[in-house]
Amino acid sequence: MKRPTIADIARRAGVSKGAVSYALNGQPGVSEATRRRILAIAEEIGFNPNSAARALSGSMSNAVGLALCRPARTLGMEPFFMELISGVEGELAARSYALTLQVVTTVTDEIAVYRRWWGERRVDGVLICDLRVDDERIEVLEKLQLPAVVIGGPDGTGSLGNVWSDESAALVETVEYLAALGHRRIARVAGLPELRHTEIRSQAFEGACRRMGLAEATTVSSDYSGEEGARATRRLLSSPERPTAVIYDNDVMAIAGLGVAQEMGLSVPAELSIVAWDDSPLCRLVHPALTALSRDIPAYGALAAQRLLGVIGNEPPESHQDETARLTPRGSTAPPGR
Amino acid sequence: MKRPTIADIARRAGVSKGAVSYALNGQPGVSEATRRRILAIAEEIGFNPNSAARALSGSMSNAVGLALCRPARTLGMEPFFMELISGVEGELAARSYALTLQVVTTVTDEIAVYRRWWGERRVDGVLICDLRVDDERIEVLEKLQLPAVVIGGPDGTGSLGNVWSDESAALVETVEYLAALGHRRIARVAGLPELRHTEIRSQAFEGACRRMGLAEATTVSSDYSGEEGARATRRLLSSPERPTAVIYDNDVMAIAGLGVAQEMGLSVPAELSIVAWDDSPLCRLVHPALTALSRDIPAYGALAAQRLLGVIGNEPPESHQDETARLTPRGSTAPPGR
DNA sequence: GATGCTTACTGAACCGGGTAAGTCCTCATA
DNA sequence: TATGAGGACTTACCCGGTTCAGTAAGCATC
Repeated sequence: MKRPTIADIARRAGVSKGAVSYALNGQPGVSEATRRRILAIAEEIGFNPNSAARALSGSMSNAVGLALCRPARTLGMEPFFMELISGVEGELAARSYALTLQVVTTVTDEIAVYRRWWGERRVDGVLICDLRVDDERIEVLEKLQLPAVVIGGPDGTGSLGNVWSDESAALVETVEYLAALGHRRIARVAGLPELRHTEIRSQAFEGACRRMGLAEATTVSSDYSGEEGARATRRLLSSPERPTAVIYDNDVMAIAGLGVAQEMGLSVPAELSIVAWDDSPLCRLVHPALTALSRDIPAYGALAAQRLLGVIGNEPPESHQDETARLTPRGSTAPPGR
Repeated sequence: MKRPTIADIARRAGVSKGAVSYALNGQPGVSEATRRRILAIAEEIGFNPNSAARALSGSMSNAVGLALCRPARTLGMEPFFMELISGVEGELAARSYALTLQVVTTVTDEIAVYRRWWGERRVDGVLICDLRVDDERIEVLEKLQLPAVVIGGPDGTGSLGNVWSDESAALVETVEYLAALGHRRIARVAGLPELRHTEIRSQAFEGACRRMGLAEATTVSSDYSGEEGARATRRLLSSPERPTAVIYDNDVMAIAGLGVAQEMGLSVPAELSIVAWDDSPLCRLVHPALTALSRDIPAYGALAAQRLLGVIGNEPPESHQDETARLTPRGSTAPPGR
């Protein structure tokens, strides 16, 4: 099946290629009558402009890149990314932009992907996930002048635009809530320490515990996987002075933690309170349902995509704050027993 | 920062554009010495061929499309798709193919996306998920002659290649296992009835129950979401002759079912056995860990991608059988109580 | 030394759009 | 009636690769 081109339309309409191009793009240079005729023909024969030809002359690919740097194992588990992607995608589809996805395993590979995309002009811009503490990616992208928006921040994003959420405030709210319930020994199972938002949360956590006069804030590092979350939980619950409440940096680890508590015969929430960061539907499915820090992740992704399209359209990069996660109390938190 | 082109290389090497093209693509027509000189220059200035230009002349975009037709809500939850994507991606990245992703909400939209991709030549081929009972997509893709591989089957895929797994055998094995444990009333919470694999499983389920002389096989339809899984479970467990074992068509619904059982005060596995289809790490995290039908989903995706690249490379379409899901018994299945 | 055959290139067309510059009309105005 | 302005197009070239049809040089053969 031969794909129609503007030359085909031009022939049928009895005009030149140039006229067809003007007509299709809403440019001046053709009469209203001709424009309508051309549009009707295009519609009739099901014309779609060849994206390669358009990219070649217009130097825009109408595609946006997303490189995810996580092992396939944890990637599959985390509802976060899939929700983020669906939000990003919704925004892009509305402007008929495509999303190009690549899964990588190291930051070095990720940077290589950006360089390649840039060289190939395969994408007009990229979204950066998982902002790191000293993030080499920022400088590379600045140097390449590849439009980019960082999902994270607000600091450490260089001259790039970003969207962020106040993680610090959300964590403080959580600690205050647990303290108000009467908890004195609160622990936290954190995500990858090299990620900037882990650091932000850790500082907020320690600060809040200190201010509230709680026992020293125990933070255990992990990698967001259920296995690691379970292991960290076992360690915490086996210590002589075991915590009465644990905050998990994602929902998967929180669910794993709940499983461990049940396996160790601790009743939740009577003997252990659990709070999950990121509230996927999973949190509502387990029993008891998990108290969680909820926010609209598809909307977060949509905002990022929107900002990226802005930067691609030469708007100045901005730092855009998204809503702060709301603490949604459910059955997994209660005053500590005894 | 100006991107280097083959013209830049040609100038520096003192040869024509054509010679550079031959050299870079390993074509005959240049001497070994010249080829090496050209490759060295390309390497030095960090040359990447413009993908649009290449697509325009070579009529290959080096991209593969995947349109996912699920509401964003359930998409985020299902580890299946993310694992599938990471497998697909791994295979594509190895041949430096890009993956273009689009999330749609209806089959009509999905078909429109294929037509657009085809018209725009944005992708060289597509992967089709969630094969339906009377699947309009098949005919459209055959007519467009857009290379495609169906993930599912083995029937109903028309002339398109496909990869599939013997769902029937896996389900029969599960029913036999539960029957051997002593269960007589087994129910099933199924996925969307319009999907072909749901139908296959339903037939296999009824057949197996009949052959084993079990009580009539109750199947409740659902949509793979946790909410629906929970609702279906409540209904099943509230019936006077409640089942002693339930098979769920995905892991999310199984976890929801476990939550409902706990909420209704039924102990798992003593009073209710649970089996999950698709064994994401989630199944191991909850307590008790769920007996599940496991298979390597990234490998399944990789196989599909590999077959698609084959079809794109003009190999004849094949029907390729992947491994059958293995029943992995864990703590959620046991002989029925009493 | 004319003929043929390789080898190693060059030049130009081509893919399918976008767009600046030029042409031809028509109509209003001096 | 000449002049100018604007509208409606056409022409021609550009983007950056690929590829086909030359072409010139080198070598062997008779």
